[in-house]
Amino acid sequence: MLSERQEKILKLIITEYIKLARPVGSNLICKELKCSSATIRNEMADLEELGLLEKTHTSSGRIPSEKGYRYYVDHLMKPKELNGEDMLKLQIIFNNQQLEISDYLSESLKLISDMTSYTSIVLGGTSHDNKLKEISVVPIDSENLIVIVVTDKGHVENKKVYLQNVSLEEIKKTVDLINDLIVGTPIDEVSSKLEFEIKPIIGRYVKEHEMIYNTFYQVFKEFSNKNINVVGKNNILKQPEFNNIEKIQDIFGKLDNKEEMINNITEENNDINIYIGKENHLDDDVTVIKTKYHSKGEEGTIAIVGPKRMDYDRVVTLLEYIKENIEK
Amino acid sequence: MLSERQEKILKLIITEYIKLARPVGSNLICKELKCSSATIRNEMADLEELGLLEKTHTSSGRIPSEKGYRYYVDHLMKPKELNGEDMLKLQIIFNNQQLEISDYLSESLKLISDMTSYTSIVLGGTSHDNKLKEISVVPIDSENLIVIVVTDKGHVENKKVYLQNVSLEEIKKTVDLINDLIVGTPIDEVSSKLEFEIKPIIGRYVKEHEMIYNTFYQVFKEFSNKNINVVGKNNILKQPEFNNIEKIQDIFGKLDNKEEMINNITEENNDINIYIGKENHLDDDVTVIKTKYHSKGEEGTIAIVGPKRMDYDRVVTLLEYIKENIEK
DNA sequence: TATTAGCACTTGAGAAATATTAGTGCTAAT
DNA sequence: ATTAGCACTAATATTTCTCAAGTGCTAATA
Repeated sequence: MLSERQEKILKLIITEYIKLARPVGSNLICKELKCSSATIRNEMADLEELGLLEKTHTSSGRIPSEKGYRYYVDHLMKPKELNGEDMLKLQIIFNNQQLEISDYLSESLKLISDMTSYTSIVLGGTSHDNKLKEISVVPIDSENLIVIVVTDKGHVENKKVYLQNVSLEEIKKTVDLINDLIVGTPIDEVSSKLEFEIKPIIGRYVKEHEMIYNTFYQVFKEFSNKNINVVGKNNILKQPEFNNIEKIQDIFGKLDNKEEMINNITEENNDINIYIGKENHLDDDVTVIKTKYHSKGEEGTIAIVGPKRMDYDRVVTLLEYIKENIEK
Repeated sequence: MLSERQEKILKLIITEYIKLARPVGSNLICKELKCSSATIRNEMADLEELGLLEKTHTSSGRIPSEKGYRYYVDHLMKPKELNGEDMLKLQIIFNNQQLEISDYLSESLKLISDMTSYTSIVLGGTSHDNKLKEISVVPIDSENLIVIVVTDKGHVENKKVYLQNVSLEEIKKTVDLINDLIVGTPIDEVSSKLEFEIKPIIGRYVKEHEMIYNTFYQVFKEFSNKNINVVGKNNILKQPEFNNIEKIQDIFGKLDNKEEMINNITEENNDINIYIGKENHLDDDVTVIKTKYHSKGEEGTIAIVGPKRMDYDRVVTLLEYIKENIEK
């Protein structure tokens, strides 16, 4: 258990380090607390002993360790009011009645990225929530047509397909069958329903059924039911901790890898969750703050990625505010 | 006019510099040509006088100037055969009969980016070529519906809109009117046709016409008829000339600016065009090699962006090959 | 017992001194 | 026209030195 003074010191070191990005020495601290630098040094040595602080070299000031940040976010950080200016800018977005959820999310997170110089991520709803609403086809010319799939959440996916020697009539028959029989099926189950319920029927009634079946099967298989949106990636270039090219290559590579990101970022917990350094699966040098959101049956994850030396209070408050506004 | 030997020297310096990325000295050259380094030095001084070469400092070897590169691509570079391995990989993509043009383009340019470590760009067709093919709506719930717009090239755009207190019937009436009256109109003229041909009619026959009209007007206004796809942006991080963060911020910023890119990259000429340094509108430190493609009435631009010290022969050959395959 | 003044010590960062190296241009000889 | 030879230049790397910022430890103090 830390003494009150130790907590004060730890907190000061962390907030100073977040501000200035360089090791904090005992002199700076002793100006804030009423005691000598020697006392602070003793305390700092103890805090280092406990694994909460680190040195960059023998005679440097202290920087927080991951454990130190963890202690800070768990015990020392107190919920802050959203700063007036930030709130005002966000309100402008949320006051617009016209937008759909994905727009509120991407616009507000774009704003957060701009304000904080961190990177933000919106991860769209999971497949099981999307049910097939309607499928339609638009012929483009004699051999090409567009297949359009709409889900009950309003997600639309389309694909141009090439079908030679197949009459439009037969295709329309199939479309009608699909619309009659499997509308309402969760998207991730459509493929199998298609195989076991539609295939046998069109096998009897539809000419060229093999080709048509394959086409639709393909369309649904490719239906990407998770979608990811990374905003403000270039902000990473502004952070002093990421000032070498290899590190940037590394992180950009990870952020661009959709599948990995979906696996690593998806959050199942409704709180604002903080993953510091090794605690996240993205990169040891970053912190990820994220939360799951629900809105009109749609759900997904919003996340902010920044250096471990991140403005935790501000980001948490901002995310809370967005979550709150999105969910009502 | 350059002498034969001068051309040989210039060519050698450029190809060596492209390979090694550091200034080329007279010793390296005189191993290739049968004469002493002093002779080469005299020639090099002349070439510098002519503005074809530069020095990085008084006693450094030479690097090509932009004018030097220009002379190289105009006079010294001779058309090369596509290297067997490159061709094989590209063939795999083009042998696939199933894809649509945009897929061939994005896949082959992705491959080129991987092979060359440059960045590539596909710029989709211009608006005037896209004509309205069909518009349809899918209601999601009582207040939300999806508007889907399909063009004759098979481009699909959709938007979720919020319409309170408007009956679906009235909306369908409007959709039918649009499909009857303005199908076939180039997308960039739809807005005005909507205003002058549709608005007056629905004003008479449709209830809530104000709201409905505005909705559709909005949808078409937002229809993005040019689309841009930047592939392999992270490759820029691999180029030694872009090894400082500010430069990277700068270039990434430009590449992310859709509108600026569309303006700067769109190519109207059917040849393979090379824009070195100041010749392009993107950045003084890069070369852009690009060409316009046509395929089944669709047209657009494909471009490769790399350092001025780019492997010109290879990129030109690759682009020619892709253009050829796309256009048949 | 907790705090503090004092001091020796460590390290990184920056500046200045130095050597090395890869190149040049110019001159004079071939 | 070509080339050997040499003085010269600038970047780069290495070393040395100084400075500032900080530490840990000891002994004195409240």
